[in-house]
Parts: sequence; C-alpha cells; structure tokens
Amino acid sequence: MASTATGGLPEASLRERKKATTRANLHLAAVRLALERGTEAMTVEEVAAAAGVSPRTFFNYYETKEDALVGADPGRAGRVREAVLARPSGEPVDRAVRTVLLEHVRGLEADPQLWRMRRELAARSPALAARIAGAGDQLETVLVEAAYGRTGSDPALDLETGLTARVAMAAVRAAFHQHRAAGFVGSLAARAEAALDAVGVGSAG
Amino acid sequence: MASTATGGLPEASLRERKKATTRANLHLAAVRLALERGTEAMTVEEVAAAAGVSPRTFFNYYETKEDALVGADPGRAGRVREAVLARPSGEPVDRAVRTVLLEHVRGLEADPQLWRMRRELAARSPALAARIAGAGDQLETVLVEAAYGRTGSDPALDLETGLTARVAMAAVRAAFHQHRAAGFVGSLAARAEAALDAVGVGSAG
DNA sequence: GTGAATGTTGCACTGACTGCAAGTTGTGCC
DNA sequence: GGCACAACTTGCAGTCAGTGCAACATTCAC
Repeated sequence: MASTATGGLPEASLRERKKATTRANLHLAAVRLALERGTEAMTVEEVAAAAGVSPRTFFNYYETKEDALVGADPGRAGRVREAVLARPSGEPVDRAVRTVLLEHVRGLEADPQLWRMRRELAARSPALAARIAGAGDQLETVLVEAAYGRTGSDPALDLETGLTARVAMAAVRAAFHQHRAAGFVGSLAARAEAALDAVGVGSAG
Repeated sequence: MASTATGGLPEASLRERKKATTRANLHLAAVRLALERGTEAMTVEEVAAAAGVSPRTFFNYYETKEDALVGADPGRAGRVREAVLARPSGEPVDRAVRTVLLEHVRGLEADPQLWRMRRELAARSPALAARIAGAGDQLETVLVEAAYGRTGSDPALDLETGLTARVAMAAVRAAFHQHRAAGFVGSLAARAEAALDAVGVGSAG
C-alpha cells in the first residue's frame, strides 16, 4: 500500500481508511486483471466487480481505466512539492531534489509484488507505458517547480535550477532502463544513486 | 507541413501525397476545433467533417482523437533512429544526438502558426500535455536506443551512453520551459543549444 | 484499359465515461 | 442511543470514442 493517498498512516477516520483500501483494491484488481486478460480486453465492470464495488463507483475513484492501472495518485504532486520544500533551508537544491527523488524511488520498490506487476504491465502495453511516462513528466514538473521555489530565482533567467531537477529525473530514468537491461537484479534505488552521482546531482561530499 | 510522414518531399505517388495531405488536414482541423470549442467538447465527427472525410476514415489515420491533436507520426521513431545512425561514424555519440535533436527542434518551430497553436493547446489541456510528454518519452527512448546502436555497448553495463541521450532530452525540456517562462521570445532551438552547452552534450570544440 | 492493391465509407456494435437523483453509511452532537 | 447532516455508493439513461466487416471507389502497374 505504498502508493495510497494517505500514505498508510494508521490514523485517519473510518471513512478515510475505507476509501484508501477501496482505492488500493481497485488498483490491485486492475493490475491483476490486466496481467491475466490484457489491458484492452479487461473491462471496468470486471475490475469493479473484483474490487467489490459498482462500476459507477469505480469512476468515483479513478477518472479513467488507465488511471486505475497506473494507480494515479492525486495527492502525489503536493506531497513531493512539500517534501522538497521541507528539506533543511541550508541544503543545496540539488541535494534536496536528490533526497526526495531517491525516497520516491524506494517507495516504488517498497511492495515488490506490486512493483513487479507494474513493470510487467508497462512492458506489455505501449499505451500504458506512454501513460506512465506522462506521470513521470508530471513528477519532473513538480520537482522543477519546487526547485525554483527553493532558489526563488526566475525560471526565465535561471536555467540551471530547472536543469538540475530535470537531469536528476533523466538519471533515474536511465537507472531504471539499466536496471531492466540487467534483469532487475539488485535495487533500483542503488542504481539511481549511482546515476545521480554520475551526473553530479547532490552527491555526498 | 513540417510534421507529415513523408517530410514534404515533392516526390511520392499521388496516393501517398493524398494520404499525407489528408493526415495533415485532420491534424490541423483537430487543433483548430480544439482551440475553438475545447478538447473534450470537440467530437471526432466534427473533425472528420472539417477535414472532408467520413468519421470512419478519421480512424484510418489516427488511432485516437488525441493522436490527431498531437499529430502523432508513426514514422518519426524510425526517422530519428536513422538520422542518428546516419551521422558520420567518426562523430562522438553526444555530438550525433545533439545534432539530430536540434534538427528535430527546428522542425517543431518550422511552421510558426502550428507551433503556436500546439503550445496553446498543451497549455490548456492537462490530458494533452501528458500525452505530449508520452511522445517525448518515446523520442527519448529512440534516441537512447540509437545511441547504444552507435556505441555498440551493453545497456546493462554502460550507463553513460543512455545517460547522455537522456540528459540531452532533459536539456531540451528545460529549454522549452525557460522559453515559455520568457514568453516565447526568440527561438527554442537557440535556447536548446545553450542548454545542451550547459550540460556539456556535444558542444562544439 | 484492365485487374490487383489500396483507400473510403456505412453499419452495427462494444465499452468508457458522465450527470442526475435516490438510497446508504459514517460523523458530530446532544 | 438517536438525530441531522455530510459524504459515499449506486442505478439509470445517455453520449461518444473506437473497431470489425463488407461493399464501393480510386490508384497503380503492366
């Protein structure tokens, strides 16, 4: 449940907890069914049934079938932004971005089963891969905004800050593809660290 | 017609030329209507009518409504790959990637009208922006593959090559966003060159 | 000019997605 | 413990994207 909106904190009201589990159940059901029967062949009706809700309710949780497949998380952008801004004020931007990004990567791997299924799905469905890329771009945009938020500089004049955040994302993508090429042995986070070192974004020192 | 599959070459058979213009007409009609009435409100039927074909034919050219809006080009990946591989064999990879990427950027700006409308659309529709990001990712993937094709190295071992291509894409994205922040004055290609210099990808010298 | 490809169209159909209104369940309060 | 409000779920009816198929039209190659 590493990807639910509430972050899995045991607090929150009954209502909130139920919503979080329904959301997670829908995502899981969608991923499982997509792996069983294919992304296109699987219908929303089936996913809803598997998660124990009505088809209409499905759309109360995810705007589209694809959103359910990738486990779209409306709160993610806000949380990432806050995480970057919450880093110690003395910390350099690249270090802040690096830390938050690596934390995010660890979150992806946190549930190995789900992580594996998601990878599998992305590999099988080009449309889904494109969708995930879109989500990655959204993440990149948030990181860039947060980075400029820290420096307070003008995006029209300061290329450097945005470039740092984008290069960091490029490093993580490169790490992922290397990881795949290597048969997913070891941890993505470790590869991502190495890639970030290679591009000189926030290396310890 | 900077974005048509045949690249605007005056040769090709009548059939090919007709297909190319129909394709371009559909894209243009889609973009215009989307700007007029909104991406969602506009229907495929309207777009087809505006381009003078039946709705059924629309789907012979574009798989989805969004594909028509972004002017999806099935041949792009292949052309980019070839362009990278066609660079002089003595040329370093980063230089080859830089050259092809900059050429691609110039192609985007080639038709200022269309370029402006596309920007406008992306700014208005988040769904479309995500789609465009997906297309950007596909371009990145092709560049990476072509880069490895040039070096002949193993993607599982050689991180550097892929990283170079991805950093180059990051630079172009950063350049675009700076361009936007600056109100789109001047040329994107010039900003992209500066950004590529900043990250040290294929700088002259 | 003729036959083979290739492209266009209409038709019928599936399934994603939406607005609305009614029913159900959790929450806060006495 | 029960009441009143808010939030969530559901069914219904409808719109529209997208697809397979078969008939028709156009272009091509010789």
